[in-house]
Amino acid sequence: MQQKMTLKRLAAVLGVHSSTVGRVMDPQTRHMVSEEVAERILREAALHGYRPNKIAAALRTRRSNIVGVMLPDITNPVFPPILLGIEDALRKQGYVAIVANAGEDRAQQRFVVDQLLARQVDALILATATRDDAILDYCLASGVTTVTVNRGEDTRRVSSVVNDEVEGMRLAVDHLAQLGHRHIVHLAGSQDLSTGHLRREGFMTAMAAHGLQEEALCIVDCSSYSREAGRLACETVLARYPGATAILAANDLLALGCYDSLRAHGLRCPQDMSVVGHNDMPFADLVDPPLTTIRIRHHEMGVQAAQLILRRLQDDPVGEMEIRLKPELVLRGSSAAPRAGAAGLRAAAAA
Amino acid sequence: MQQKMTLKRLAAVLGVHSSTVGRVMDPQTRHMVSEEVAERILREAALHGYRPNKIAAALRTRRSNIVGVMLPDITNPVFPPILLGIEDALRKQGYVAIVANAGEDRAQQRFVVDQLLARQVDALILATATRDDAILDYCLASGVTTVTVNRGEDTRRVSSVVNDEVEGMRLAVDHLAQLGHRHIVHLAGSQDLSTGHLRREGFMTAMAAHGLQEEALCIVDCSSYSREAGRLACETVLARYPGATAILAANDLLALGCYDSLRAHGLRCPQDMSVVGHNDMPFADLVDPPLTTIRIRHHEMGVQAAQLILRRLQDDPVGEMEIRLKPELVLRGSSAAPRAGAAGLRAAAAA
DNA sequence: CTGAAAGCGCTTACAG
DNA sequence: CTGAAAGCGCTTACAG
Repeated sequence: MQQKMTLKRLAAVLGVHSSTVGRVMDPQTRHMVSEEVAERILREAALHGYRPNKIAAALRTRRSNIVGVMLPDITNPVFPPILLGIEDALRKQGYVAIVANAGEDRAQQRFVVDQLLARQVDALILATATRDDAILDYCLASGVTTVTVNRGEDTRRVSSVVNDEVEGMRLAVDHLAQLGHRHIVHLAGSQDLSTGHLRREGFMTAMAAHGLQEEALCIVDCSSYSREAGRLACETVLARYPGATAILAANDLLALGCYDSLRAHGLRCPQDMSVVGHNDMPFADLVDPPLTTIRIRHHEMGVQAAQLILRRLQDDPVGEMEIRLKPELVLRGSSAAPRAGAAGLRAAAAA
Repeated sequence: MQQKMTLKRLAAVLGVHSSTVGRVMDPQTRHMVSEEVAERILREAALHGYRPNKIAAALRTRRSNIVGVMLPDITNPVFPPILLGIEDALRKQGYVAIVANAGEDRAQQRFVVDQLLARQVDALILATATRDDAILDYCLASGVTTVTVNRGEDTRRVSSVVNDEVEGMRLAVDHLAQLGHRHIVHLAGSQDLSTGHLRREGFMTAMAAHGLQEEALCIVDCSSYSREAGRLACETVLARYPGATAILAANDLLALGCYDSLRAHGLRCPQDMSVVGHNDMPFADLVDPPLTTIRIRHHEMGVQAAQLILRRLQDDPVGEMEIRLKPELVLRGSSAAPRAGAAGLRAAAAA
């Protein structure tokens, strides 16, 4: 490997000034240089495999063209498509993403944000937001453009791109009610997250719309969006609500946990209990039975979040906004009409 | 937001020289400054929320502390845990990753590598390698430290961290042979990829070890690691190898495609056909039937790849090497002893 | 122990 | 159309 090629060295080789070379390297300013000279420079640059140093440019222009993305956990299957959407949109404008998995721990998240800011990211996309998020305050105080994705926060201080959670729950409740279910239990996610909170609200609203609110609303709170939490919650459902014929989980993993619990009790899905999930994560169609769920447009969420950021960075005066994408019901095998007396039989067995 | 704090401005506020402040900000050089002064500087820095500009430092030191990671597709479930492993290891040393999904297209990959190099990444981790990879030549020519992960390449010009594919196939064939299967068909992945190639080789070796190589080896090539390719390949198996009692797929998605095909033919797994996958991707235990497969330690692969890179960057003279992690057989419900005459019945039905 | 200065590789306002 | 120069915010060899 010979000496690293730079603007200055390239200029020396060609006998022109480095600023002339610089103008040619940027398509925006190329027209300032005579075609003849530009061509000569371009040819020589290609010959040496010259690649402008974007770090130097970033220092000079104070624009890194890097967007920081903070995720709780990339192995959660909702995030890869969001990330892909973000990247697709960023790349079109010459930006790249630095991705950081920060978990749900606040101290760790703060450390990660500090790292990203020290690296001079032009903007931040947070997939970690809670309804009342101290980290967000920290980001805002630092002055970076920030957008949340997947989850929103209550005070609406920043723009967010989210799923319409209330609509998703309406679709699910409508579906179950249409099948004839009257006694539906909701497995609720963390109430600190907009997703958990709004899905719970959406459940209550939709149940009321069907006149199913009279009986005390049946809701079991889950400690996390995990299969194990779903299994435990389903145990609670079976013990506490013997009349239940359907479970509407706030998340697919919770729904899959219900499968585990039902199987352990020798109960069949959907004959003995309908189960509906939320997210339509990959392979939700391959589990047994294939999971009826609410499809969320994660890729599009990423694209929208990145576009919001890019417009802001290009001084397009976009105000704060919440972009709410419409979800879709995906009918599969885990939901069916309640069997006459299914719940009753279960209750008898439990007694 | 007040004016951005810099070393120089901080120094001016304190009435010291900026180089003194600089020395204090770096724990490595802090000892060069008197404790009293250092403390005063640290206090003032904290007061202003001063955060050293790493882009400026990177330009000066010619070390960005950024590692570029090129993936074919983050939504393929093998990559998130690899990425998590990479990030975990990098973070411990103050590095971050720029992740780029480049697909399998060579031109696109080259574009992505150019982007990463222009951003002065200190090293590159490629999860996109093919057995004969032109992009790798390109990376080497540029002089960046490069390591491949998950996939290796034939010439061994760079270090790689991979799964022991031959061993994985041995485990799978041993398992099926022990169950009594004699007629096992392998669904092979792309022979341009080390994974596809070595699993095929491993299959042949393991079959020979069981004395099952006499009959022409039964292998169906698949165009990609996808569920649809698996479905098509299974159709071929059913048509071409009526005596087959087990399918050993080079990848879990291929195995799940077999499920689709078997179901369409009214065949049961494992009673009519055993199916074994490869990867143990998330939720492989939740499909119907739960998939017997080979577990690959993806997270560890990421950690090892990053550590190799970090040692190189710290001028530890690590030579080129191939790190091969041992896989593990995960027994689940998709494999069982062949039913006496199962294949024969199928053959009769097909006739 | 502290300061003064050079320079990493660009961009860009200012001259001519 | 081209050049000369300043400066982005650090690090570090050199003085004292």
